[in-house]
Amino acid sequence: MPRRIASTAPPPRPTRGEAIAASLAEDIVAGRLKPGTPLDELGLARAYGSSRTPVREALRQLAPTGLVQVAPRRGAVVAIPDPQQLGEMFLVMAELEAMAAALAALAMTPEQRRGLERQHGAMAAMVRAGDVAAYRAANVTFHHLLYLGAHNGYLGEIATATRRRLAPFRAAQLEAPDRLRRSHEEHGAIVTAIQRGDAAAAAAQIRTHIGLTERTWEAMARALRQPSAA
Amino acid sequence: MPRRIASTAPPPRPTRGEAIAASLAEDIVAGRLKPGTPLDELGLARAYGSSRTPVREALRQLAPTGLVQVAPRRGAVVAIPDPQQLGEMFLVMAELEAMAAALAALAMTPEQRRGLERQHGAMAAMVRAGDVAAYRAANVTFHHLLYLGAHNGYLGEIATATRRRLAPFRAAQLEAPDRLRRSHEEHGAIVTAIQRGDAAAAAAQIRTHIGLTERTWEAMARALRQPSAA
DNA sequence: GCGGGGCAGCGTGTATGCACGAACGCGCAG
DNA sequence: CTGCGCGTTCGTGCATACACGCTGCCCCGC
Repeated sequence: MPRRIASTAPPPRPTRGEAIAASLAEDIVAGRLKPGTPLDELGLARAYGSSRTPVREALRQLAPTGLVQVAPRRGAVVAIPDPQQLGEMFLVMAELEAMAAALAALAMTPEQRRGLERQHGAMAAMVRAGDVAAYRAANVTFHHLLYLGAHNGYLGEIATATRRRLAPFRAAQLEAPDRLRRSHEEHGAIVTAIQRGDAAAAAAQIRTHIGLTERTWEAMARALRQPSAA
Repeated sequence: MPRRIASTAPPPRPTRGEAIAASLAEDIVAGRLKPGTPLDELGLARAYGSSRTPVREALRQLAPTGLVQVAPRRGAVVAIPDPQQLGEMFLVMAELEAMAAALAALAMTPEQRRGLERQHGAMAAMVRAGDVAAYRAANVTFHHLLYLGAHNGYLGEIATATRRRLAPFRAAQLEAPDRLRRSHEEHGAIVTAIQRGDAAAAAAQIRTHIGLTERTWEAMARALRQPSAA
């Protein structure tokens, strides 16, 4: 391979700004930084033991990810979750994942299929143990395997970005023990469809998994038609 | 509307970094800056009559859009078009537009439907006149109307970003006069499906319009399955 | 008592200086 | 003649300094 520069992955020694950006992103995704929290450049600089410059780079780097909102000359705050936009993002994410599953059903290599099966099996144990934290982490891996199986790096990029941006608002989603079991069942249906090479079924199953069926989609669309009623 | 901060649009007086970013982006999209061109910070600073700082901000701002690639400690260059990734992006864009068309078919307001129809009609004149430049500009507007009609700002965001990122490589696509006419015909089919409220048909038509039918999709996927043959 | 204008404090936008790291070319050894 | 090691040079990463714009408060006028 002739040395390919990944568009979002500079693997070499991260610069200080990137380190700060990663740290901030993790804090936001994990919910340690609550929406609306002002991100003072000088304060953050002191906190990270650096000057304002890397902090500024970090904030400007985080802005396009949607995790922070920056207003020119007015500073940056942890992104505030506009409920409408949140719904929009869920809808888009469902379709992105559906596309990934469809592609994976067609394009996954035998090794990747085995890997997916293995991951799914490992998650069964976590369900039995009721280990939500482990399942949550494994769930991320599971969906990443789908992206890899789709053999579409760009799709993986935006899907991952969307998923991450929604992460803070899905934190409690798996808390209910029954939801854990159902999630795993849905994964099973997805895996089955993919192994069968049935792209349409895989897409349909994952739409269900995200929790937005065709019906709710249309309902949302219809509701959006008269926003004047708000 | 209770003052919503757009995630990528700071409308107030743009800062110098943003101005430079916009200028660079335009130069790249228009093809005036060719892929691989090194973007020297100091040189750009002199060219824009500012210091390195705003230039740095501009470059870091452009990096996530994919128009430039920056390697830590090694500088930035105008993004190089990896053919495989290009194909991936076309595929994703087709699906994003399909989704937008489907949503638009369901959710467009009567006013928006009239606006779409009007835009389509105006473009007919450009086809007759063979005015490629005008058609290209109107085409962007046409697709933006679709995004607006979908009532999904997030979808519009990433679709616009993808479209812009592909723009430099579609420059000559409409040059053939026949392509102009066919493009307009395809638009007609899309508009018809949308006006009928037929989401599935609208999606299918726009997939055709982007030039990637279900068949080529599967073919690409199949081809991707054996990347070892490269 | 209440609303509007000015003032002060603060934080960001921009400029500049310094130091580390990387790319390039030369000279030397094999 | 070719391959390798080293020094030089360029450019980026980070720190610091300065100035403008914004925000909130206080005071004054009505």
